[in-house]
Amino acid sequence: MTKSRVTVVDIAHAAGVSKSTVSLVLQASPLVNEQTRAKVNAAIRELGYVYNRGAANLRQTASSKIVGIVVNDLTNSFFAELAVGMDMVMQSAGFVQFLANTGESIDRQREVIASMREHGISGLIISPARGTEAADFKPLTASGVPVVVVVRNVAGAKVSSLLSDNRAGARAATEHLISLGHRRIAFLGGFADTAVSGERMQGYREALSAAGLDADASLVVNSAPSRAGGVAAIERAMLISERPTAALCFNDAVAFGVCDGLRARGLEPGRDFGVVGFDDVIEAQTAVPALTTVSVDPQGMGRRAAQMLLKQINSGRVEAEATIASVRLVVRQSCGAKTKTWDGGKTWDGGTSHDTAPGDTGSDTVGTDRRQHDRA
Amino acid sequence: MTKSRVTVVDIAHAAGVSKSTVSLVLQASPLVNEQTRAKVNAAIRELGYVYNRGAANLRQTASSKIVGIVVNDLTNSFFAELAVGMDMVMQSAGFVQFLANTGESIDRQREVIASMREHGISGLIISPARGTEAADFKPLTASGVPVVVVVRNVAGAKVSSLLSDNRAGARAATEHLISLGHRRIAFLGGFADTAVSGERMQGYREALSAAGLDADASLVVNSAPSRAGGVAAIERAMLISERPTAALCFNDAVAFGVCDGLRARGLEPGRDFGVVGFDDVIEAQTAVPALTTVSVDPQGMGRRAAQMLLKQINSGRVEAEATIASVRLVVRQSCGAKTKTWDGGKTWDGGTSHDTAPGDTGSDTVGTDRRQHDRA
DNA sequence: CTGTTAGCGCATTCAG
DNA sequence: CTGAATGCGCTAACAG
Repeated sequence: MTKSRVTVVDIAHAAGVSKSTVSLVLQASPLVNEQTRAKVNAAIRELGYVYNRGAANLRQTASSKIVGIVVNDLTNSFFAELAVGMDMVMQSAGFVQFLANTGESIDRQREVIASMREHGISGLIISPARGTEAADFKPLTASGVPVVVVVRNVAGAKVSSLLSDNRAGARAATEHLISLGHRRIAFLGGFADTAVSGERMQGYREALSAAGLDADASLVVNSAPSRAGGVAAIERAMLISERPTAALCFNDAVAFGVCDGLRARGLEPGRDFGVVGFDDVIEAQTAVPALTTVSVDPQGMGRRAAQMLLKQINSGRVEAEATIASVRLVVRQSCGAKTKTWDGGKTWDGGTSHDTAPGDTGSDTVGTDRRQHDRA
Repeated sequence: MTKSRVTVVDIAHAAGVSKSTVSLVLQASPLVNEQTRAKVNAAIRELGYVYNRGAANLRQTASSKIVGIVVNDLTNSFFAELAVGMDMVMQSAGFVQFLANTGESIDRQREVIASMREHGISGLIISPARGTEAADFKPLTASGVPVVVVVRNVAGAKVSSLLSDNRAGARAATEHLISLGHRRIAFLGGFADTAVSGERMQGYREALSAAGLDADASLVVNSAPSRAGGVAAIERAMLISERPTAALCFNDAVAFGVCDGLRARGLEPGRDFGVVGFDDVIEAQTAVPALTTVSVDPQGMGRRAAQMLLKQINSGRVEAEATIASVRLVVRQSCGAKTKTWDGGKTWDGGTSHDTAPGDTGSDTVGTDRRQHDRA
């Protein structure tokens, strides 16, 4: 049953024309007679012809319409949302994407990048595994393949990057807790050795010192950026001699875990203990008034990254521009006191507009979109 | 800077041999002199040569080492886990995967399948969008491309499928709630028109009638299979004249929403109201004793589906075998009474072993793995 | 063991 | 408007 592939010559033969005529029909060229076109199309349908992009891409002028997407942890909803955002714009641009999950393994990452290269991707978006170095992208960029790095910065890499304003977000969130009267605010979850964690911690410390509070090191509790990690972190935090009354969580997974842990002790998050989570994917998943969050809008970020990449692919020019996306502080009623007002609905350039639920949710965009151009 | 691609002839020239010798080296053929091999490899490294799979696949005997993966909602953690499982085995088998998210859009699905076909995928795994018909796979299977359908069955399609035992799982879960003394048990979430929902509902009804309880239609509350949907569902369920005391939730997202809704009314899930969720991804994400769940182990299912596909690709024979994967009922302490014991750690064939947290969690495998062979 | 030759399916001149 | 010729990078026969 394995039919041998039907090719242009087959349908050319069936339609009684030559292969190049068929080729012209395939590209919707106006240079071909209407009748002929109809005959050719009929033959195509009849024989079940499928265009072979592999062959087409072989021609030197062709660009592959394939991009690579590499993600460090698809299990984390944040990155899944990110991938969905990318998928959206890639699909509408007629691209298809290789997606690979590295699970933080730098070896896997190297393998998949190599593999994608062999398959002729014309661009790459990557949320790099921990420990990724600038050299890892060198082969790509050297052969003119644009690369966009998202979420985590890679020092010294001459590639475009799209990061979120972690420092400003953490600072705003911490200030929010302070404004509610909290004085002992913990920072829970994440590992100290990552850049993202470092930036968020910095914003947290800035807010504390600006308010004249001293940053007690014991208030910082590292843990895995997962729900289980959040449980562990809040449990350790509750053992601190002078207990915190609120926490900034590295992650929304951590925030969920913290809520679990609080409830296990009979405390209601938001009412008895202030909780703010980062990396908001909750917003999209639930209408429940829950935690206050610092939303980086992963899906929007994905769309934006994809657009950055497409721009470079289409222009044929690879850039190395770092852009820092602003984040939004989304305050929900459960955190008690205050409701900030929504700033008017900022949307990503070219993206679809982002709905914000009206009513008891308000948000503030914090940080500014800024770009810094590096040149070789 | 856009260097023109370096090809086999270039390195053949540099190494002072012919292209076919280079080709032999690339395939690690033993037919080539050790010295020559070294020279060739040196030239490869030197000139930064990258293998061009597009060209290689052009040869008629070649198989592309590319598979397609189509998912209906990557935003749902269940499907993200599923994709991760597939990714694992595909990567280790040296395949790269096109991943596309359809978001339940059947048009998008058609587009991406067509696109993948043009790119020469040698197999497809798909969790079909609602409304997918057997005819949608016809072009693939007709050209000898194996297809594995997961999660949702597509009636009449001559493809392999891997489904979970929804009926048995729902029945076991319901029986569990009954054994805890519940008499009014609601079925919350999901849409009545989907096959998956229908199967789960059937199991639910079976358990009720086996226990001599009548299946009050008002106890079934449909809603979106999301967290927000769960909130809505429990709110409607609480308006029923004779209130339920427990619920079987279509989804774990729904289950989470139900918990949100219960807490909003001051009820603690598990203690004041029995909650069982389906589609367990929670297990992997948290160590918190939470709901009782019916776990279909999405990641393991993904691995298994990938193995099924690879088998067909490698054997060159496309099959149409339906296999129903058994599910596990995971009972956690918070559901109150009873703790069942773990059956010994069933693992998927060839998969890595699945850790089960010891301690306060027990589980039972329900349903049996069964296969039914369809032949054309 | 190594070199020669001939396509794979398609797009692109260049002539009719 | 259409047909014949050429090459993309690689592999598979077949000779040396």
